[in-house]
Amino acid sequence: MPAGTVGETPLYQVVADALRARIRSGDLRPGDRLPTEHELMAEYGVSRNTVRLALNLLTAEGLITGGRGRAGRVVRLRELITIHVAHHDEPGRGAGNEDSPFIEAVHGHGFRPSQEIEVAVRRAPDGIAEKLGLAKDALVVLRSRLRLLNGDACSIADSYYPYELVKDTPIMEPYDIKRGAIGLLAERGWVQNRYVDEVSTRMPSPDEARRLGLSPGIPVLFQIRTGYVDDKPIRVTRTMLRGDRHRLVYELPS
Amino acid sequence: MPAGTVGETPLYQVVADALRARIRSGDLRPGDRLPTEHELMAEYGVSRNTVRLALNLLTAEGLITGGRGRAGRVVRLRELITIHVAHHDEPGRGAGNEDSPFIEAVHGHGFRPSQEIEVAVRRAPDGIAEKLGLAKDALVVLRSRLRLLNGDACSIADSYYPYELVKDTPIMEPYDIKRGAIGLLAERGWVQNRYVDEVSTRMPSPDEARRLGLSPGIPVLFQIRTGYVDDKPIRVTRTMLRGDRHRLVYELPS
DNA sequence: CAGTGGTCTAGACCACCGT
DNA sequence: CGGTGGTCTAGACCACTGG
Repeated sequence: MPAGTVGETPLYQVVADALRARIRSGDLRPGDRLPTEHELMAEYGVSRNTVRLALNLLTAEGLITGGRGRAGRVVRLRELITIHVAHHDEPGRGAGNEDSPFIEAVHGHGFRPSQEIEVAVRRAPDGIAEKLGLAKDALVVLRSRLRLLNGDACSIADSYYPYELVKDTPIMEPYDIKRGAIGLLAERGWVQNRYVDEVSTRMPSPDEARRLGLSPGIPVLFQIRTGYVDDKPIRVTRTMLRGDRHRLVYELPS
Repeated sequence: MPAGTVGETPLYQVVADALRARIRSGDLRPGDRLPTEHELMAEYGVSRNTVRLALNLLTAEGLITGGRGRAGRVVRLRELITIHVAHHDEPGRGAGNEDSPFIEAVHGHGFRPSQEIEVAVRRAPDGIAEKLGLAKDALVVLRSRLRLLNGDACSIADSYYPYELVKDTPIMEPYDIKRGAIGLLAERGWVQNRYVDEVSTRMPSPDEARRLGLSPGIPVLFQIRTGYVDDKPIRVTRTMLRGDRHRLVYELPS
C-alpha cells in the first residue's frame, strides 16, 4: 500500500499519534531525546519524508523542538511564569512601577531578569493613534523594553505616549524610571485612574519569532493596556509575550 | 544548485517570504485564492515538495487555509470577537449570568449564537481538585458548554463545581440556568465575592482542534476562572477559545 | 570525524470538489 | 470530468554539532 492511500488515517498521522502518546504517557519526558529519524523509519517502516511530516506536525504543536547536528530532537518543556497584572487588594499593583509586574513575576524563581530599553519619537503606528485619541499622524514617544530571563528574550513591551505629554521628562531617556512612568505622570498632574486590557493570541510573524528567539509551534500572547485619566488616554502599552513561558493573572472582586 | 544548498536562505523560505509579502501588501487579500501549487512551481522554478514546505509554513503561521479538491487555498481572515470579562462600572458583569459575556459579545454583530450543554458527575481532573480545595479524587459536577456562532464551534467552557454544593440544583440539568449559576448559588447562601482569572495560550492538541474545528496554525486562548466566597472556592471554569476569533477585555480601576 | 537533522528533486497514486 | 491538494517513496547533498 505505497502511495496515496485510503480512507484510513495517513501514515504520518499514525507516527505522530504514536509519538504523542509516548510523550503524554510519560514514556518520553520533557528534556528527553526523541528517537532518530532513521530509527523511526525502521520502527514504523516508512520513508524519511513521512517521518519528517510527523515530526513537523509535533513541532507545530509545540510538543518537541527542532534539533541540529548531533543534538537530536527533544521533548519540549512548558513552564509558565505567572504575571499578576491586576490585584484587587492593591489596586496600585497594575499601574505601579513601570516594570514591577515583570520583576515580581520572576522574583524568587531562580531567574535573573534584565531588560534593554530603547526610546524613539515617531508618528503613531496603526491602531495606536486611535487608542490614544490622537490625530492619525500625531507624534508619539515609543519606549520599547525587551525583557530577558537569564539572557533569553521572553517578552517585548512597547509603551506609547503622546509626545506633548512626556517631552522633557525622563520617559524620553532609555533608563529605568524611578517610581515608574505612571508615577512620574502622576507627579505632573496626570493621575491614571483606570485602564483597559485587551488580551489575544496568534502565531508570530517570522520577524517577531526572531526577536523573541521563538521556535515553530509557539504562539504569542498579546496584552494591550490603555491607561486613562478619566476618559483621556495617556498611555498605550503593547506587550508581546512568549506563549510557552507566560500566564497572565487577573484577581478581581465580583 | 539543486540539493542541500548554501549559507543562503532556503528556497522554501524564499517562496514563503514572497507569498507573505504579497499578503501583507494587500496584493492578496483575505478570502482571495492563492496561486496553484503548479503555478508556484513554475513561478519560482522549484519542485512541488518545496512549494508545499512553503505553504505548510504559512499554514502554521495561520496566514492561509488548507484546501481540498477544486477549492484551492485561501488567505485567512482574522476577525476578533471582543469578550468583556471584567468591567469596573458593573462589577456584577464578570460574575453575572452564566453566559452573558458570551451572549453580549456577539450581540449586534450579525452572529447567531447558540450552545450545547452537557452535564456529568466525575472525579476531579488534574488541577481542578486543587483549585477547588478538594481531595484529589473528590466528586465534581462538570457543566460543559460548547458555544457556536452561526453553527460553527468557537469556544468550549467547562465549569466544575463541588458535587456537594450543587447536587439537587438545576446546575445538574443540561439547560440554561435562569439568573446564571452564580445567581443560583447566591440564592443558596454561596455569594461569590471574588474571582481570579488565569490567561494563557498554546497550540491545541489534535483532539481539541477537532472539537473546535480548528485548522493548523490557530492557537487557543485559555481562561481559567476560579470563583470564591471569601477564601472558599466554589467554582472553576476552564474556557478554551479559538485564538483567531477572540479577544478578552478587562476594564479596571487603577 | 561521524551522525544528526535540513533541504531538495522527481515521480507516483489517490480523494475530493466544483463545474 | 478534470484539476486541486493530500499523501508517499527513493534517493541525494549539505550544514551543524558533539565527542
